[in-house]
Amino acid sequence: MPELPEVETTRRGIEPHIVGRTITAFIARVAKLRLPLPADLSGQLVGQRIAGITRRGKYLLVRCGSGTLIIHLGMTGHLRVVPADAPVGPHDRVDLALDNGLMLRLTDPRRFGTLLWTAEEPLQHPLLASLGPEPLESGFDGSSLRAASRGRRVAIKPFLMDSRVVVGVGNIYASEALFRAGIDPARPAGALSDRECVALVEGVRSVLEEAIAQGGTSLETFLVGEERPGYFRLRLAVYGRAGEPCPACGAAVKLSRLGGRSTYWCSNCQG
DNA sequence: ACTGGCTCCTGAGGGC
DNA sequence: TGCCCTCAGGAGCCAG
Repeated sequence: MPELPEVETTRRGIEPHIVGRTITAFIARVAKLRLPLPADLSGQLVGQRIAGITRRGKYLLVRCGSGTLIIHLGMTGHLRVVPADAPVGPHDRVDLALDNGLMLRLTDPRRFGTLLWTAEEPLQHPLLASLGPEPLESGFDGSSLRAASRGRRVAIKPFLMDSRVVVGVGNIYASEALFRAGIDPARPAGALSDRECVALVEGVRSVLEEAIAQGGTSLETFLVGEERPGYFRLRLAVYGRAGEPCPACGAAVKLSRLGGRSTYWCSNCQG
């Protein structure tokens, strides 16, 4: 489910409901997600006041008084704010009860999500320390992408999805960004010209910004008592549209595999 | 240092 | 209806 826009939309959605609240209970219904849950997470969290929630790549950082809860949603995780007496579904894995009668609930069918606790600076955590630049910040630009890709023979699409290169670009938006930039996803990363690197950065930025502006492409509501948010889904140009006409030229959208992941592209527009 | 492949887990959908 | 296969928006880890 989540790529960067969905994670950011989740952050914005839950922020007003949890910041400033005190954690009154921690309930885990599984012993592990992708990794074992930290030992005594309940002891760490209960009684803590939530000072803020920030994002680094696809990681959410829930800042508490004595440490930080780090949350990654994996492929199928989502976070919502629900009433304290909300019924428990089969994939509801973790609840953080708050002192305002609400709970922050992690639902994750495939359990590919991750929960970590650190008392240190979370950006120094081993899983976060080597992350690349944020795609919407100034550290990600044509020249940095150019420099990172020199000598690399791996295809540009899996390269773009490598979180050491740039964070937050998953399988959907990698295909979409390459389409916007007019670049064949199978091209070796090191073969991109300066101009193509600039175009690809712009493709990544524009598609992520549009997706964030529309509230993510696949988000369910976080708001208590509210049904679905009224956003429009971002129209995806090529992802999931194999065989359909390319929105730019009308040729059939192609489907191939790169790095084991489905890749959608237009062989006419993307050279 | 790179690269490709495997892995965690559950559910949906297609073919027979 | 049931069984088996493939695939699914992530990403850490490990051989070669």
